[in-house]
Amino acid sequence: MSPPIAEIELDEQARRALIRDVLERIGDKWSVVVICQLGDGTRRFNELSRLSEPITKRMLSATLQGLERDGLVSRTVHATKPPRVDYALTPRGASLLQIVRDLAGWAEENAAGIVEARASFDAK
Amino acid sequence: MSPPIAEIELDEQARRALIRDVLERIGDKWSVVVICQLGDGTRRFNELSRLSEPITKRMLSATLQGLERDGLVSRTVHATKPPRVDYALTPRGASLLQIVRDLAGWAEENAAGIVEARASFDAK
DNA sequence: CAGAATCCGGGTGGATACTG
DNA sequence: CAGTATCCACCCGGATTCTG
Repeated sequence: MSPPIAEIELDEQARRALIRDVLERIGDKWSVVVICQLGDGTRRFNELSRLSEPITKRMLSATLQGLERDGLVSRTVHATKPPRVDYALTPRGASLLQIVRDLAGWAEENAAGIVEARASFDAK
Repeated sequence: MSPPIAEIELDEQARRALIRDVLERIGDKWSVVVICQLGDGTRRFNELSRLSEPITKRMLSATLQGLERDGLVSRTVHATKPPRVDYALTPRGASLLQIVRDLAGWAEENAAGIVEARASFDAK
């Protein structure tokens, strides 16, 4: 017995809602940049701050917390003086790295064409 | 002669700004869903509307216009009665399809783990 | 060094109603 | 069928200031 149409569609919607929910994390303004930077290895807070310019500390902090909450990034505090905090990709974060790099690569390759397409579209 | 540091960093920032600018289109709420649907072939407006539930017509229209502006989707109007409009991926849109599918696949595979990670993170 | 707290303007996107 | 128009609540993200 197959479930009624309505039920299938509800499941489909719930599934897509979940996917969109997950993708919204990497859809925000800075996650892709930070993930790419961490793809090269462990980094400290101010190091990431410089590498990800012109991000602000507030947004870097928020981005890292979001990524940590989703289990994509690990945060390690060293009780030294001055304090030192290391960020790195978790295995799950690393599993996303290649896709994110592909995305960034695609964006770079197509940037010029897209800028041109926008200009031509806006001309009408 | 290599350019001064400041100049290199400005170029790097400009390059990243461009990439982020391009990625913001697919970072919005509905583009990934719509691109995935169009990945299966040409679709009409109301067809996309149903397939992408619970999107509203307003957001579907806005999403399609954004994708068309960037040259990722083509729009073809048939002067029939009632009117009929076909949407399809352009070659550039198709070049993005595999990455978007990878992204959606990753999101689906990791959704459960991420929900769990969030719950455990929020417990603190 | 590594953040947190506060303020706030602009834009995203939902609901609803209307149109050719 | 394929949209547009209007209104508006929400929240993202920048600037600034403060802290252990």
